[in-house]
Amino acid sequence: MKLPEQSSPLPLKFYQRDTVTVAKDLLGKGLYVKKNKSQFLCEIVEVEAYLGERDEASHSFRGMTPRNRSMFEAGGTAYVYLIYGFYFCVNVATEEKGIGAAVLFRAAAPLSGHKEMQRNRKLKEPSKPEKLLSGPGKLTQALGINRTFDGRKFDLPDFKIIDLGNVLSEAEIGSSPRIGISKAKDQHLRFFIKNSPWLSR
DNA sequence: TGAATGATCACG
DNA sequence: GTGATCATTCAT
Repeated sequence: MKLPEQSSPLPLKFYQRDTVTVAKDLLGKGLYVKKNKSQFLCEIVEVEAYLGERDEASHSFRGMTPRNRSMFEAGGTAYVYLIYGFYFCVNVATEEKGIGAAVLFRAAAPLSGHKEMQRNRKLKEPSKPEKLLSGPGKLTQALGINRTFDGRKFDLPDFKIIDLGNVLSEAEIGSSPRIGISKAKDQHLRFFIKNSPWLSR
């Protein structure tokens, strides 16, 4: 198999489609981050879709602000923000420029760089492997993703999403309301790989 | 269950 | 300027 650092990133066109479609298609894909000498690869297993200004649970609901401007960039742009003063969350903007839609990365399965991920987590006790990337804040912490990644495109040599060759059928994809969200509870916009041991919660 | 911790945004 | 809110996590 081709080394992840040599794999071509998914083209930005991939993200410039319907947000729910992109969210589901991201499951099973590889997120690759290279920082200094550290290389990380993980398989995305859980995401959430945030639909533009018609979605009352989305940061973009009230239009563009300084914080959420990356959401309105063209599909394929990273939107990173600080939550609760502690953790970062990473999204990829979807659809065309001007539409404030994005997909949040919530959980992933580590494929390489476990040791450095563990170190980045800064826990008292080492984390069980299943818990290493099992939440949006954990994922960014382990991979070293911070605000400097905001606005970056997802097709760079050291920051990209690649095809791992996984093919998921619709039956393997589960859905639920989004986590930590009080609004729009009736909409199932969280998507995940059923029975994956790597999910949040 | 609650504490930690800070940016953001709506309001005036 | 102020204050409520927040797409979370860990340890109690």
